[in-house]
Amino acid sequence: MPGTPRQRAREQTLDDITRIGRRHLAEVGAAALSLRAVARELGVVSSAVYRYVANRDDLLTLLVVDAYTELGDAVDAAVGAAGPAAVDRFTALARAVRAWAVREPSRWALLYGSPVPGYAAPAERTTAQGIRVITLFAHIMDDAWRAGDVDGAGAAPPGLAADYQAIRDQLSLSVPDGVIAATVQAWSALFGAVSFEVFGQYGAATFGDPEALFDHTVERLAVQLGLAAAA
Amino acid sequence: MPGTPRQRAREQTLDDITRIGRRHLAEVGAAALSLRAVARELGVVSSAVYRYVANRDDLLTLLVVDAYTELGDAVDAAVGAAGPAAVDRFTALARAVRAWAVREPSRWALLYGSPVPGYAAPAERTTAQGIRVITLFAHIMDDAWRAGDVDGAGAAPPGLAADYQAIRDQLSLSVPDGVIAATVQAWSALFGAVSFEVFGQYGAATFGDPEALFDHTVERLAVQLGLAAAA
DNA sequence: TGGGTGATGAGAGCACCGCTCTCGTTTTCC
DNA sequence: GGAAAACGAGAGCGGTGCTCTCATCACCCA
Repeated sequence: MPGTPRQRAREQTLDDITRIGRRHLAEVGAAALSLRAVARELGVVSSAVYRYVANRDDLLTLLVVDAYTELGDAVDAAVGAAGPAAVDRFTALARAVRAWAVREPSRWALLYGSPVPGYAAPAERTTAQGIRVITLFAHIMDDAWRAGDVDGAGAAPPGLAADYQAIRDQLSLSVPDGVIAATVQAWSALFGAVSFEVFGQYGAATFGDPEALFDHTVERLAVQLGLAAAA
Repeated sequence: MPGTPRQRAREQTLDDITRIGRRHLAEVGAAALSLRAVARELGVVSSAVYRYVANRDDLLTLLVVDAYTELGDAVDAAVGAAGPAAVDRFTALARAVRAWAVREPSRWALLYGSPVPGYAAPAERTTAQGIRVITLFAHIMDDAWRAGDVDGAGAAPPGLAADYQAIRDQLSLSVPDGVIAATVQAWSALFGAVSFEVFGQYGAATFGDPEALFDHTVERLAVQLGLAAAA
């Protein structure tokens, strides 16, 4: 039991705030998340919460990091349990992302939906957890490339070569531009598909089996990434 | 000048409310949109606004329809000005969507971002405008199919055949399941790419020329749709 | 061991929000 | 011309984020 009792109590209270905030977030969404409601449930007057959290945005940041961490853990576990083939690892990653998003729509919205107006998550506190999934995805592609399991890369816009090089440096990758370009596109396509389903944006077109629709999208993305042959 | 003076004044006031709300929405976002602030700018006490708008959600619905209409008009104009080839029409549609989203990020977020908690846009008032872009996209693909300009369709998950048939019926299409499946996927990928850019969700990876990145995505989508040959 | 110090929580209060109700006034319609 | 409907102002309710003050309590060090 490290630290003084007061320090431990402080951490306990911060954990309680995060836990209550997480539940409220899941129930009412980010925009309606109320610091006073959290205080009420904590059994404390609202001003007391400000001893632990600078303001409402700070609480949101806490929950953003919390959500990124949980999503990252879920994806790590799923990919770790998948087979060694790149296509299997990619499929496991995509399905884990979707499963978490469907299970936690409000938290998915907090991470990948429209930004809360006037609130920008401070990069220095969120990026560490926020880049876990894309980093894992990039390394799945990088491993596949070095193993010769990914088909020849497609073209990449030459004007973005410097940006691709920055990505390669930052993530210690060895894949060529074409693979990075394909990965970036698959990345946004994957998250678009998940958000479309979670946010109910397919409009009047309802799909009886959204999981089958998603799996089909993942199959096509695997082909486009050069990880699998066309069916 | 049809209608009584009072009726015309009412429509004028409703237009003013929409116009002011549109500006506030662009400036502070949907979650922070305040009916009282609109009333202040209108030069009227807050309760007076309730003579024209049932509640805050009703004002949001007004702005949703307004945004869908403007987006639909912009896309229609762009596609109308494009050449007859399907790939050109699709490219024009995609670029027009992105251009509008970049120009109007808050309104894009209102339409395609995370739903405002507790608010679901009433379908009977929004779908008419909301389905314009996807309808146009579907008909571009349908025209291309009937003209023989789209390559053989890929596979489609058989479990979704009924859903594809419903879409075909609703939009009066003649394309096979594979083309519908590809269109749906391109649709969500397109909106994922736009949202990633507008919401700044590429993370640490910044792109110096986001338009070039988007154009490359559109080129790849055109290939995947069978509208163009691989570069 | 005891006192100074800093952390803590309660409470009051400010400005804002959505929304409701009442009450004169004005316009419309029969 | 009078009844009815529409309208805008105003007061008010309960909620929000956030600040400030004040009493209390635990901690640390002389």
